Amino acid sequence: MNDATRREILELLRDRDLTAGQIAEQFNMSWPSVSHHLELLKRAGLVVAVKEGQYVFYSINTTVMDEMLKWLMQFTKKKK
Amino acid sequence: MNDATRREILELLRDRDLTAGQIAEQFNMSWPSVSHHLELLKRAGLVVAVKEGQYVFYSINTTVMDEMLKWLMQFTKKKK
DNA sequence: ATAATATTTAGACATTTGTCTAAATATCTA
DNA sequence: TAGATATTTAGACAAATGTCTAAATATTAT
Repeated sequence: MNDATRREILELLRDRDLTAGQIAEQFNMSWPSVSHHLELLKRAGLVVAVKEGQYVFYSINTTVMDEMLKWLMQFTKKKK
Repeated sequence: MNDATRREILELLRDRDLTAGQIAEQFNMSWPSVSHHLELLKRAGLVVAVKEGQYVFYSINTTVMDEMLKWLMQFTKKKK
């Protein structure tokens, strides 16, 4: 999530689930590179991949996002 | 912020500002390593360093934290 | 069974992290 | 000015990222 490409992927998935191809074509980058970013997001638990026929649909796992949000809130709550 | 050490540093700084040394002694790690993490946090705009005499005080920059929080909220708001 | 489509894996290579020890720099104190 | 204290810089090295091209795998359609 340090990475701009990965953040953008998450933004794309915010509205609707997408196939690997639909995601990849948004970027000016080779498909294997995008696939690699998807792999990292998957490993981090931020997205889920589901194979449907020859397509692979990706969607956001909000659970992990919510945890990050909760962690971050520690810092704003305590406005000091 | 991927890194556990850096997250822990931020948690330490949540309550009070600390010197580099006070931070470093919390970790089972060489001081230069901690210094390196502080450098990365500084570069990311997450902390601010202020030199006072021979000490360097570190504090959190909540601005960047707030931006991250705002970004993350995009995802929970739209509960789908 | 073969060809076409969708996606990932493999292998390469440069950059960034994460860690260390040793040395340098800056400040305070005697 | 010398010595002590606080912190960073330098240089090394392994692991993780970020990117590519070429090849492999899986699924669908002919």
